[in-house]
Amino acid sequence: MRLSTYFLPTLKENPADAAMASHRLMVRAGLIRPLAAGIYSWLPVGWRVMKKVMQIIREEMDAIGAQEFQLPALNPVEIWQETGRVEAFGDTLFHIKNRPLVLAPTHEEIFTTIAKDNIKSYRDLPQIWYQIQTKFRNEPRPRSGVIRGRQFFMKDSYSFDRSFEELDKSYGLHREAYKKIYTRSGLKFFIVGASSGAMGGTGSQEFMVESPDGEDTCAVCDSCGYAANLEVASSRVKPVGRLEASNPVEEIHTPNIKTIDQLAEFLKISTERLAKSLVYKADDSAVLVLMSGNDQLNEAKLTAALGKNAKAMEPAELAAFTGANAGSIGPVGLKNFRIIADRRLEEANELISGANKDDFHVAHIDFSRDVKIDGYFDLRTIEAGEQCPNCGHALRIVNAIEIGHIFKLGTKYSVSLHANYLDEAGAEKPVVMGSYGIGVERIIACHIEQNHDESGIKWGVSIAPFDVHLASVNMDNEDVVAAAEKLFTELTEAGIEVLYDDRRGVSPGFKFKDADLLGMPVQVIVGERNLKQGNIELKIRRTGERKVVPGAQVLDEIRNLLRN
RNA sequence: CGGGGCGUGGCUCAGCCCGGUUAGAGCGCUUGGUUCGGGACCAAGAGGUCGUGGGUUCGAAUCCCACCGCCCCGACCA
Repeated sequence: MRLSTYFLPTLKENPADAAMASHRLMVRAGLIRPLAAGIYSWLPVGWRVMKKVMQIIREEMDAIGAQEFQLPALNPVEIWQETGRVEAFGDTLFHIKNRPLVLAPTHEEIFTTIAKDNIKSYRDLPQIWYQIQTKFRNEPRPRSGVIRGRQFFMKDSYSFDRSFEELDKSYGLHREAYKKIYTRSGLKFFIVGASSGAMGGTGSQEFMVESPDGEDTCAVCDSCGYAANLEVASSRVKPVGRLEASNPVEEIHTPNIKTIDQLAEFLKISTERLAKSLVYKADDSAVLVLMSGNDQLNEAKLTAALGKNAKAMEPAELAAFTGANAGSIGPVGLKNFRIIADRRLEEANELISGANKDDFHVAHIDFSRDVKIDGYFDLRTIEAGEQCPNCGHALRIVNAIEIGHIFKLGTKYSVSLHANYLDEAGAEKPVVMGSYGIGVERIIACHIEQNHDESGIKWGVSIAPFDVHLASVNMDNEDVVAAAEKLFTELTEAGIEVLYDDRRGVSPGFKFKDADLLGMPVQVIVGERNLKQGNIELKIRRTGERKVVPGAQVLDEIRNLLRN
């Protein structure tokens, strides 16, 4: 490709509204242009990268026997109503104004409908279907460039199996395929156990790229490899347990005590035996959540425990429900609440909690004697430095960007959409499903996050828009032009993708800066200086290393560099 | 949706607080010339409803109100 005629607008200055390096560089290097919040146009050089990533995904999906579809982005809203996901997605789902249609944010419903209509027998199973489609989500707050957009490409695949055992197999195939996809895309990534959310399902894992700008938080053990999204991460924390003394409950006056720390200070005891009360609302029912001391409630865990989303109750509502303000709520004598507690508090005694009237607490509470707990769940948010649940090593907590999610769905969609098959015995059974997603843009953004410097992008060969950036230093020098043209032809004929900077009237420094910004793996610099000796200069973008080689060896040398 | 910031040629920004010639700079763009190994130089040019609407005023980029857009933090993120 000749740069003189290629549409590749580069920017010298950073765009004002880009915070992350990948975002800045994608705009500066002419990959994308913003159109509206969370909506981007892909320019030719960016689209080349996108197509390469998609090709890697296709090859690895095809390799596990997956079959590519292309499904509509416009979906009848009825299908989404059947699975209850119009409500589940809420405002995130885009609705078409003048037809009862929605813009699909994902495609479980449509694939399942096709399965329902066409998969009748155990002989039709298993199947793995996928597509690479534009998804639409009305994100409340798009951010980080293409990492969270309102329109984005997702590779989504779905497995259909006869049993949960076979689902495990399909799930495993995806897990291995994903590892290959990310590895081939040149990413350093890790896999974490993840939340299945309120939608059910029997297990899921996320593929993560560590980044300070990541929206997810994960616990990582550097010793045994344990890694989990904070939504599900656990650690070895001591249960609060039982003390020998078991006094009857007693109301104590605690004037103007609002926080756990104040209470601990006032009573001269550790925070651990203070059962902190948090009041939530799930649908229209009230839930009291008890945590030990300053343990932080993890709302994702709460959602998993309740099986539905819960919201912290507003102070006014709280007072109406309980007659006391936050800070004075407690489980003893509390009516009309479902009461659940964190595992650390299981069967504990000698606890102190709110008395449901301001300025009073109740002491000597025994959870197995004085309170009816509807269940103990792991509800606390773990903290950095706590012990790994597997090996006891100190856990690290890192931010990460989610680049893929694999999910054992089970029968949720097949049951609600009646996707059944007849087994060998003639019994009708729901198909067992899995769903698996990859954010295509995120692969590109993360690749840049992991491969850039002050000057620009440092593409890995596998997804670089071009293999070689060929720059003719001076287009007014006939020998230089002739040598560059010859190289352009030779390299192209050798099947190497070349971006050839043949622009006239552009100074050498300008060309070099552009080459570094654009970041092709190998730069080939044809200039008078080296050409006098019949030499060509090669620069490896990743390392900055320069080699001056005889013209006759250039092709071999480049081939060699691209192989590594 | 809550909190904060911003909106001025294509890009990055100054001017606004304290209203008053013709609204500026750098980069980019056009033309001519000189350059030619790390974002060259000289000269001459083109290009702006100062986000939109309303208000205050003799007079508004500047003050006031509303709205729209964009970014950041939070909430949210099957």
